[in-house]
Amino acid sequence: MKNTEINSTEIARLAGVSRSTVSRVINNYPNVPTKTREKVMQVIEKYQYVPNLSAQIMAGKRTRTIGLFLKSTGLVSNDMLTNMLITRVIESASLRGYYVLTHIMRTKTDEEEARIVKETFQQRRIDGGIFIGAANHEPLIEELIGEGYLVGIVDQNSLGRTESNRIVSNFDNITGMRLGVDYLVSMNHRKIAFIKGDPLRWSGPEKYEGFMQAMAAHYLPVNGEWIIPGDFSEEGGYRATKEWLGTVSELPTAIFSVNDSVAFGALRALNEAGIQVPEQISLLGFDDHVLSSRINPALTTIHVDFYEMMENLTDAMIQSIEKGPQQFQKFIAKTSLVVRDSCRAI
Amino acid sequence: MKNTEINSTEIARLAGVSRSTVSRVINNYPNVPTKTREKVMQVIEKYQYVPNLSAQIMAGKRTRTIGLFLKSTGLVSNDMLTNMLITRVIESASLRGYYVLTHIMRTKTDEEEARIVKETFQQRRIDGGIFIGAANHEPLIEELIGEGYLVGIVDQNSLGRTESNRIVSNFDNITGMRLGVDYLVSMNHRKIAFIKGDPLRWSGPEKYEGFMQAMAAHYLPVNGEWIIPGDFSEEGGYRATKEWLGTVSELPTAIFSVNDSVAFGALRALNEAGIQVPEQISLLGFDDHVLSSRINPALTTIHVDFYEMMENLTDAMIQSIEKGPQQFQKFIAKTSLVVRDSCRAI
DNA sequence: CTGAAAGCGCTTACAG
DNA sequence: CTGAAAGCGCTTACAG
Repeated sequence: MKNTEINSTEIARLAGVSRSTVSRVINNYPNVPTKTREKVMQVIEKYQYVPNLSAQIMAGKRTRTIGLFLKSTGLVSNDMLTNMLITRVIESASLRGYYVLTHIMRTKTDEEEARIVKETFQQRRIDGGIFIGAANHEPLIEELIGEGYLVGIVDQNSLGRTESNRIVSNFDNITGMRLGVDYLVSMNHRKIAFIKGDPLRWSGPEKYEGFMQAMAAHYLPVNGEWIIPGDFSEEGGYRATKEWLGTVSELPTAIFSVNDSVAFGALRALNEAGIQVPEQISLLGFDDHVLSSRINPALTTIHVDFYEMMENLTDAMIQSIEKGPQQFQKFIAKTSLVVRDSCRAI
Repeated sequence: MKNTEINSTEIARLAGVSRSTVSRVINNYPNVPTKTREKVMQVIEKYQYVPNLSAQIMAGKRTRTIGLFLKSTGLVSNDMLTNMLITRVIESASLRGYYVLTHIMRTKTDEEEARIVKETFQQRRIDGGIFIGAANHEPLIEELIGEGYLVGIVDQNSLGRTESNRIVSNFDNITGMRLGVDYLVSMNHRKIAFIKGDPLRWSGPEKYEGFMQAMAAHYLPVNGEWIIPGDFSEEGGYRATKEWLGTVSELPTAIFSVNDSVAFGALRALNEAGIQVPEQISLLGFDDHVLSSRINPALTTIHVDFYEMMENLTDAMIQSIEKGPQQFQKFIAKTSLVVRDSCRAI
């Protein structure tokens, strides 16, 4: 790359002022007379001068950059939902003139990854960082918050942790589960199975909790045989369902899946076992994945406003960066029922 | 954010050496005796010292950061294919210890956007930049290359432009179009329509060229009525097809669509007009979009190895950054036919 | 092998 | 209102 950009000394010389004044103009200080300001601006524009960011940072300015850290075991680029979340953050930030520095935590050992992430904060590359896919109360994140860095997290239980540099953005799992169970019950289902999610991620246990509450609200028994352990992946949903089908003594009339990816896997396992959805069993998802309307049968599911969720988080982070630490902030994105073709009344 | 990180002066003091020596250790200079190196490393590790990146950049180091610039009119987060390309770059870069600074060019006027992008280079935030979705020979990009910045571009005709700081990654449109036409011809189609793409993007005209060549190779006439103008979007494909259906005097037996998104739109328009695919007309796409295997009928298409395409580009860029300007580099990702259910023999 | 010093390009109290 | 100067935290010739 070239190395011959013009600097503030040169601008100062050309405008016949000091570097101090150039800096005051650049940073929009009030105590510069219009005439001086215009004189300097003309030179700046003529030479298309742009201050060196590193020098500005060294002198104490912000980076106008947000870090985005993805925790993922598999190939992230294959995961449409995560791709969308990433792009959504970038889009929100770009709209506000912020850059996003993205890093995928997948290459190294946990310890080394943690070091790399911490470095990004320590090197002052970023004004704050957003984490997607992290475990609930992940030690690295708690450490960063403890050290005063500004951190945004998705899908975390924040009970009792209300530091001003912690921003949490969740979705309403309890209401979502309630909507789903209510809907199934309204279709006369009472025998309802639940495929659980990753127990380490907050929405895993919370959705389970929501399911239990909703079932209790309808005075419906929960059959232990119908609580299926799982993770959040399509492959996991397939394996869990296949194994479960081999052992279960009586089938439920409906399955509520912790998310849509798992439901896709479950659907495949059910199809392979010759069980028709929704004729023989109803299947309900959670997320409203982009594929859910496209598969056959189109998946009835709980829509999550991920768009709003990431927007809120990114916005709040930028606010905190620009206005200094605010109060602790927590957002809860809405969930709603989307009826398609995978459930039927019995 | 906190402001109390340890610096090299402090490390030097604690290790009983000068800052010069600390720097030599950090940068792995050979002329440091093992004993001194170890002594310094111990202090560095004990205090988890990480050099300030901005200071390093000011002193002439690289940023280990790649810029990623997206040109898009609509909401990028809704475009699954673009999301995948973005994440793919981030993933490749993360694997090599590089960060990716992403910016979406959508918010402002063209002029202002160009300024913001140029700033990113000028501020030395990045060691090089990758552009996705840019027009062929976009002036901003040519300007950046002219000024010596390292630029990677997707889908560009590089004829006669072989600067060492230009890296191009395309896919093989000519072969892809040839494969598609060959396939249709092998199914006895001779009346073949083509929906064209965005004329400003290189793959638009190149695919058209490939189509004409392939038709000529089979001595097939090209009916002007069956060349349909379009862009690269689903909505565009829908509108173009709908309009075309209203005016065309004789239907072809097959439609080759410039990409899969356009084919999805075309399929919708055909369905609405009561024309069955593939019974009444065959439909062939290009890209192998994630949705193509999921729609009904599953779309027969030309698979493009986007994964390889972005990987090559990102890799070559990192090579150029680390080893200095190489020769001009150009990559061409493979294309191959994927047979599904949207074409039939006649 | 190693330290003192210059230099990178800004910002911002400080003094006038 | 504005300039001279200190300071941010590194790296790297230079001299020894």
